[in-house]
Amino acid sequence: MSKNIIVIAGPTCVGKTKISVELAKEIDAEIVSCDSMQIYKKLNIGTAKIKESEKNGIPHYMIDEIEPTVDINVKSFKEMAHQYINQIFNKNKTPILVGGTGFYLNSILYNNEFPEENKNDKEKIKKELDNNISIYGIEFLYNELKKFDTVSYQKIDKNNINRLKRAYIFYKLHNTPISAHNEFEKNKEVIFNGKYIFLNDNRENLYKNINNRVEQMFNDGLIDEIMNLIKIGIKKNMHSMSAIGYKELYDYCYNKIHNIKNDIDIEKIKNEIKQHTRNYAKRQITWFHSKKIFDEYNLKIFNYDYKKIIKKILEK
RNA sequence: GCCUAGAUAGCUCAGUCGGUAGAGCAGAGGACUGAAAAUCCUCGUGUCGGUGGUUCGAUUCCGCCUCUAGGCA
Repeated sequence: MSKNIIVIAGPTCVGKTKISVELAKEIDAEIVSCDSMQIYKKLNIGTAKIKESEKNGIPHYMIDEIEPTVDINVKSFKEMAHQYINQIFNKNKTPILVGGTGFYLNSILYNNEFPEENKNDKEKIKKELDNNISIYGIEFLYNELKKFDTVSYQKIDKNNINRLKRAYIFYKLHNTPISAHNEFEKNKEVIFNGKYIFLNDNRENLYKNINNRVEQMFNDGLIDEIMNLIKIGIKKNMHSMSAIGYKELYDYCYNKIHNIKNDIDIEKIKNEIKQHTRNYAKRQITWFHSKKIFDEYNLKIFNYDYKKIIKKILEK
């Protein structure tokens, strides 16, 4: 059995959803989403999640899979996605992977391994590290890392505390430098045959679409959606609330529920959300540009004609 | 009409005791392997509102003009 897939990647708001459904209809395929936020139930408007009516009967996986109280991560995302992909293969259908979370998508395509980590051990190490940093300063982290992982120490920027901490914790957990692990994973080959499409658009047009979409989200009731999430106990520090649109509006909605006077200007928040979404799209484009397996399709070259794009994807 | 404060990078503003200027944000490019919608790195020449004067030299001091905001009539 030939295991062919099609991947539709690209920045937020470029039109992946629409093209993927049309494509799936054309070849009787099923869709596996690759989006770190659409996997959460109840986060609909702000994540621009596909509506039931838009699915056109095409099965979609990795959407609405987990509660917003549960924090997702690459390892479990990848494992879950692989299960669905195999299920689709078993039906002799083609999986279409659609999404903009490059890191997750990559781990699926290359089957990157993430060794088991005990949550308690991890918490303990993290706590000790933070404690040592508060006593000895950030130099503690630098000096320790330099001792057991010189490569990471040199490669990771000194201001990128998150990544430095992860390198430290990784070594403490596995007794091997993360740089060696990364090097090994980086040299892997893609595990699927298929077509890898990176949908892109002219920057100006993409940004215009993003601004319009954010306006639409507010009209569709984004504020009510977030107020409902807070009412059912979703906390600010949960992973799902780090999504763009949600993190900017959280305090505003919290105040509204508890009748606390809002001195926050809603127009200002709206502009912030537009801004953050544009910045995010930019980072996504950088990610996919650096991945050479993708063929870049600029929508403008196709005159925004989805039929032409699908035809091109299928003929190659 | 008068008084006061402004006018400097796309935006908000700092600064130059006179030797043609710099931050944040935006924008562009990049990194990324268990927070990834996250985290981080690199990139700043602009008639310093216009005009005249003082000066070797003015964006900086002085005069006038234009515009903006606030106040007084």
